[in-house]
Amino acid sequence: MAIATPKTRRGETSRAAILGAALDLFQERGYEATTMRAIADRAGVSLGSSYHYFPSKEHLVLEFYRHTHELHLAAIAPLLGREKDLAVRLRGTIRAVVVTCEPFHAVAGSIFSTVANPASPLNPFGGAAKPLRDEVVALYDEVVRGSDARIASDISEMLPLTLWLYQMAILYFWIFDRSPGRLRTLEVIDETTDLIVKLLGLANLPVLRGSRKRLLGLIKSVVAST
Amino acid sequence: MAIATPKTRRGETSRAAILGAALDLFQERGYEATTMRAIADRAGVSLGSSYHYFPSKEHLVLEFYRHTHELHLAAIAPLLGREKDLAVRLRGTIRAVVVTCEPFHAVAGSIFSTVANPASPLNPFGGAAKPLRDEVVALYDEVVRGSDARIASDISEMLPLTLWLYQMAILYFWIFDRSPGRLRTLEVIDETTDLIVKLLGLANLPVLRGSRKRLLGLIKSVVAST
DNA sequence: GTCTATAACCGGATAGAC
DNA sequence: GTCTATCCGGTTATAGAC
Repeated sequence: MAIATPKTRRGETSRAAILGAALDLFQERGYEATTMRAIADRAGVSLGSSYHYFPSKEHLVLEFYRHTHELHLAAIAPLLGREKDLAVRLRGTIRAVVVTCEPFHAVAGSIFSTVANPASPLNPFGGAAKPLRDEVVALYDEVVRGSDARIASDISEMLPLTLWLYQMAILYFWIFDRSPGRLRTLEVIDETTDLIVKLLGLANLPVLRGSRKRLLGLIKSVVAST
Repeated sequence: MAIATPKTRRGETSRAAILGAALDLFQERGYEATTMRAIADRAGVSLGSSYHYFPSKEHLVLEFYRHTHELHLAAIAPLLGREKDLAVRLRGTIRAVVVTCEPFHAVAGSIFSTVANPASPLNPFGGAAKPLRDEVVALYDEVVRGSDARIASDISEMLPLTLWLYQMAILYFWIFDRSPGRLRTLEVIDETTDLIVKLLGLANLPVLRGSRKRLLGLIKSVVAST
């Protein structure tokens, strides 16, 4: 049920044409309004051929995600290379997510819902999405580790995964955001990243020790059970 | 685009038959495997008639939600009448949610995804779902207000809505839970409700004042923008 | 005006010939 | 690897029945 890898030169061309047509049409018309027939049409292949390369319409979305992830990586590389302050790194990284995804804002809603379905092969918590999920988590690991913030090991162990979750929450908010220039989302990002870094600093307070331990244990056990 | 209200005795019967058939079939076969044709069949009406009462398959889900909400209310009424401790009230209420929904566990995944779509008329943040959402939020208001916990007004103002969100998060976790008797979810509930109450107690600490204020402001502004 | 039914449309997915 | 033909199910159009 995975995405087929073409074996021939001709196959490579077809596959690329289908994917390209899909990405274009998703942006032009949205996910639901884009029919598999229209994708095949624009790619210059038959409907059946599209299904030879992509087992379902949803699988085209996974490629769509990978596409935006790569744009995102490219966008933040300079920042991560130069900046050491955690709050700035985090804010820049999350801001870049929504900026990168902006051209796909109209599509994002229906895609999100498709993907939120636990039965979907593309569910972010599921197996098919694991490679991409691991890449994103690794990115947040770099965001934290490349900073000059000193974070206790029990926290830093769970932090990248938690930040990945946080990124998804921001994206869900962004989907609903109808404000001009998506300013509301940017404000929320600034406020939350700042708050997160502040709370990381407070986590060492003796009064919070107990809650911190329990929260980390909880996150760990939740992650383990999926 | 709302759900039609029958005007005649006969219409009332048909509507009830369709809804009953749908609820049964959702439980027996799941949401996706239940076809509108099968629902109409079991209800003893034609396909066209079903659409006279429910504009779409999704709208049957809204009724499904209302159904479980009423079961939930009935289940916790005794507890809320007798108990004063906030942690116990909250734990009992959330536990009752997953216990009530247990018969629908298999269905819940696909339903959740349908409903997560911001374009869906049933999106919990959207207009069509508002009446039911308000009822659930009101329930959490009662959970808090009926307790002997003394909570600052800036917090208690946002708390019911936040607990509604928390309930949704628990439900999403529960959907993935494959443990016997759904024990994992119950453990997570016990741990999180306890943690929430503990943190509410800590919120008065001077060191946390700033973060508390910012967090509340954030929640309020997020809520206002939807 | 309210309800019911039949027939058709549309788009995702599949079968199977070449 | 590519195609055509077909299935299947949500939805709609519309004509008639109470």
